[in-house]
Amino acid sequence: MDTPERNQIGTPKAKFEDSPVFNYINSLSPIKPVKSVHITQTFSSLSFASLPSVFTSPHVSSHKESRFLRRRNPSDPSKPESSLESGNKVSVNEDAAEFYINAEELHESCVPGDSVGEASAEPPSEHSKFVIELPRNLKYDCGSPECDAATSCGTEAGCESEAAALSAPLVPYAQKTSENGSSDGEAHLQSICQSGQRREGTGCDWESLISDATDLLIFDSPNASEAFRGIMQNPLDSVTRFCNSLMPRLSQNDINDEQNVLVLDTVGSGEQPETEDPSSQYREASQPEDTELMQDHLNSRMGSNQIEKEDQFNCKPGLNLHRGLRRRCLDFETAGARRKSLDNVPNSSSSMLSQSDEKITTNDKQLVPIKPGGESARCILPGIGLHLNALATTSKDYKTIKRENMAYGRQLSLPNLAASAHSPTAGQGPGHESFSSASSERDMDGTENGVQLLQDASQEPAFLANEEFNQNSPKKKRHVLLSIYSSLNYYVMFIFIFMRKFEQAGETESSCKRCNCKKSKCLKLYCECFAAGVYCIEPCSCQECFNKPIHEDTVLATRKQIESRNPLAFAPKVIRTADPVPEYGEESSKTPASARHKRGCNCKKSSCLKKYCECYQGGVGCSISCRCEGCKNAFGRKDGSFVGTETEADEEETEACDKSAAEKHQQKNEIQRNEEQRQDSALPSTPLRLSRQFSLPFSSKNKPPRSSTFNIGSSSGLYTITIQKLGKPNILRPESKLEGHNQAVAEDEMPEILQGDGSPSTGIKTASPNGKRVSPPNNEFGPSPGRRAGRKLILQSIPSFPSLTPQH
DNA sequence: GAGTTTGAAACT
DNA sequence: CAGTTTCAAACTC
Repeated sequence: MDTPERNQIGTPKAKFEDSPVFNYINSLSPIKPVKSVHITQTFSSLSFASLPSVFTSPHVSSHKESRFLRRRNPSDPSKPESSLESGNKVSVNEDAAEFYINAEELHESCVPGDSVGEASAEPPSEHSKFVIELPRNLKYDCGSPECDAATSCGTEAGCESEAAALSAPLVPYAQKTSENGSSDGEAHLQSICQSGQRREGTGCDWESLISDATDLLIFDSPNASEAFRGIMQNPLDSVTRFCNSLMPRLSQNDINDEQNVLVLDTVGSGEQPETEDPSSQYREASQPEDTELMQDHLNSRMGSNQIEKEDQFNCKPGLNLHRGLRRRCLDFETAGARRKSLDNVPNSSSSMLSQSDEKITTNDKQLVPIKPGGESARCILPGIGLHLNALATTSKDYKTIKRENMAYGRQLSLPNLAASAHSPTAGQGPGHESFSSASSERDMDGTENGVQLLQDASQEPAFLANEEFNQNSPKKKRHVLLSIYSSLNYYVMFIFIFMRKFEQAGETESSCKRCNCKKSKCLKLYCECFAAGVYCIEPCSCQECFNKPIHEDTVLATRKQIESRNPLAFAPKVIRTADPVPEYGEESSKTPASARHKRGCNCKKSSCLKKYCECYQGGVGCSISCRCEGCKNAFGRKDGSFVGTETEADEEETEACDKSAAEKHQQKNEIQRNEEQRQDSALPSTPLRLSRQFSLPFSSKNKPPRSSTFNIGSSSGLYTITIQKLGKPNILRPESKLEGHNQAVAEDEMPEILQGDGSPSTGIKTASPNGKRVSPPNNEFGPSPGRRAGRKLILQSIPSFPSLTPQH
């Protein structure tokens, strides 16, 4: 699948692969960049000129106008003040835009000299300012502590620059809250700048500040606190670490488009104050992709109403590519969880959450039927959802899963976001307690998504602006430190952007399935779409297709039926493992066996050299499991000693003649099985939610286009996030909350291992509901670790069917 | 694009 | 569980 978009994605991506941020992303993202190009470019040197190419993809079409571009310059008199007047929180985009823009202005205001020239040297668009902003902040972060010592704060510009960077997050509020014009905001900012100078003039007590920050900013874990301390002391290098402490939770949200919507809508009235910018020059202008990325990222965090608005804006249904062309997958658990969330959310916030949730649902539904929008786009943004089939994992993934698990555990321990944090008055409450509360919650929970951070970043100053700055007050320190903290949102956001893009890049590699079913109604495993866990979409040429959201009930029922027959029916056919599957017997394949077909093929005539062969199709070699005849599988023959010429009869004859060998073989298998069981019990079990969160280790590049490779990812995260929002305590058994037949499936078919607490001691046994052997008999040599994982995962997915709502 | 081949899925 | 049928993808022309 050497599509142009992949090429586009792959090459520039590598430019920052060596950066800490990338490394971090790498560690987080379920998408494993497989094409690594060695380009040693640090994050600080990351030029956004490269970003467009990095993320250039058809779905990031020109129709996606930049929200930033749409933003007017704050100084633009035509800019509506609706964001203030409405009393609602402005959209993240607006905040973000102002955030960056005003940071620039702040810089100018604080540094009347050179910086102005820098900023005004060219009439950049706002997003280009943003482009500038990141390095600046990085510079600030990099230099501040040490630089202070070096320069003794003698360089005014340096200090002011720092102050500007520090104050950047404060500016938006300053502007918004100053009804008397920009003077107040400037004064406010200048005071911050001055305070910054004074701070440095008084000895640049960074250590003390950092210490205070560590104390004031209530981190949810010692790690986060430590990381924050580190980031202040060695910012650039520590950004990753700090984000590391924050990101897992963020990523869970961010991975999900749908869930992201929750955030802003929970606050506002639902009507975004943003008014359509009649001037379209921004849109028409060629936009750097970074802006699109930002927009994409932020849009994903916006309320659905904004998305709808954007749809109107585009006036091109189906071109809302970043969401609309998502191929609806059978990630039913998300819908169920979402629906469930409506019931469980407590009063105060439930209305908001529910509102947003419903918006999400509605929006999602609206977008489900994928209408003409370009096939490529469809492929670019296929189902960002849990393909129920894609449930294998590898031991390699344990790290990630473990990490996520820990993060999640922290989340669960966190208090719910208090309503005050979201309440319109929260941002304006002058009280110190209020501030502390808000900040605390932000620290503890605010990272639940970047929007919240951004939002808060723009709101925190609200407190500050209403307070008199006391130079000696701890509040000032807190303000500064919170500003610093807020500036970290930059990094978080960028990380999210990268993650999203990588995620999308991964999705492009698969999920573009199309069937041609005529008689099966796409409700049998004959249908590739159905088998892959995705709905049929337009490219399909199926007839009488029932595999569509409108027939969700039927689909689920059928699926359930099939799974009742074979719980692994929807599991990936090819299980890849990080570690080579142990070969059993000297005669086994000589080829690397990092993956095996779940059940083995049964080819008779194709010699496993054509895609008729599922092994070959899956890009894996045949194994003992296969019953193929005359195997010549290029990826690895079933039996190296029988390559090609022998027929199965020959093999059987040989085996019959070598009975002792067979017995030996069996013994080996037994030993191996036991060994694997021991290993498995030593490994952390994979909780349900985790299994849904991380994509398979499948590297789609190895797979033929039609193979059943699936991406987990976004929606899976949604599932988890929904649980978070609901505060469901038992993340391991979310299925218990499901209703109706889905629950029946869960309890009836959930293997013991999955119904338990997921403790490692549950072992590797995979039992079918009937107690029958789930795996085909050919697994006599025992499952590989990856296969075991796959079993667990697929079975865990069984109960995830939510109650359905007919799609329209 | 139509027809054939193939092997998995489904059925008995 | 084995044999048969059905089915749709893969393949060929």
